[in-house]
Amino acid sequence: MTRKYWLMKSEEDEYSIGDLESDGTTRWVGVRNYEARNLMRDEMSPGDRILYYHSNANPSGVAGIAEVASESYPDPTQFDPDSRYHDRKATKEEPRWFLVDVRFVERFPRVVPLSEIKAEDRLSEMVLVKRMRLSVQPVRNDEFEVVREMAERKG
DNA sequence: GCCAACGTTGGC
DNA sequence: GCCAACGTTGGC
Repeated sequence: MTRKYWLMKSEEDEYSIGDLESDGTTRWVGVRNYEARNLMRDEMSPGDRILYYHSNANPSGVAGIAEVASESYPDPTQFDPDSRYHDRKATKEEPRWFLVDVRFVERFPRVVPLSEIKAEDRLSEMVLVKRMRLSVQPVRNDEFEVVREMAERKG
């Protein structure tokens, strides 16, 4: 099996890596962007590794590692009228939004801030650096390893 | 809290 | 199918 690598963003005060550590596994609810959905629905497999990124944080950056813990399935919040993620155009017969379960793997000894990622030559092609506003994105194997190394070093 | 970037919606 | 208006993301 060839493991793939991803980066997933979560607002730190919404659902942090500490929350994931407590929960062990969580449903990645609420993604409402088609490109991000397609990656979860079509490309992710259990065991794939995830850089866990804190957005809207001080500083924003990669806080640890998680892994894909399920096949994709419809996001149940799209059917729930009381949910902030409700989508009135989604039906159970034709769901619009898919997700995967995500499992905690490790918390980095320090957050690798976005500023350092932007400054690192070997990460200049990262989707995180080149594109804004994509909360689920592919990461290359070598990029994953570089970020992990940076977490072990001092800033 | 501001606001630029940019994805989505919906009128035509 | 274009594109203006709108809403959201997310750094700062």
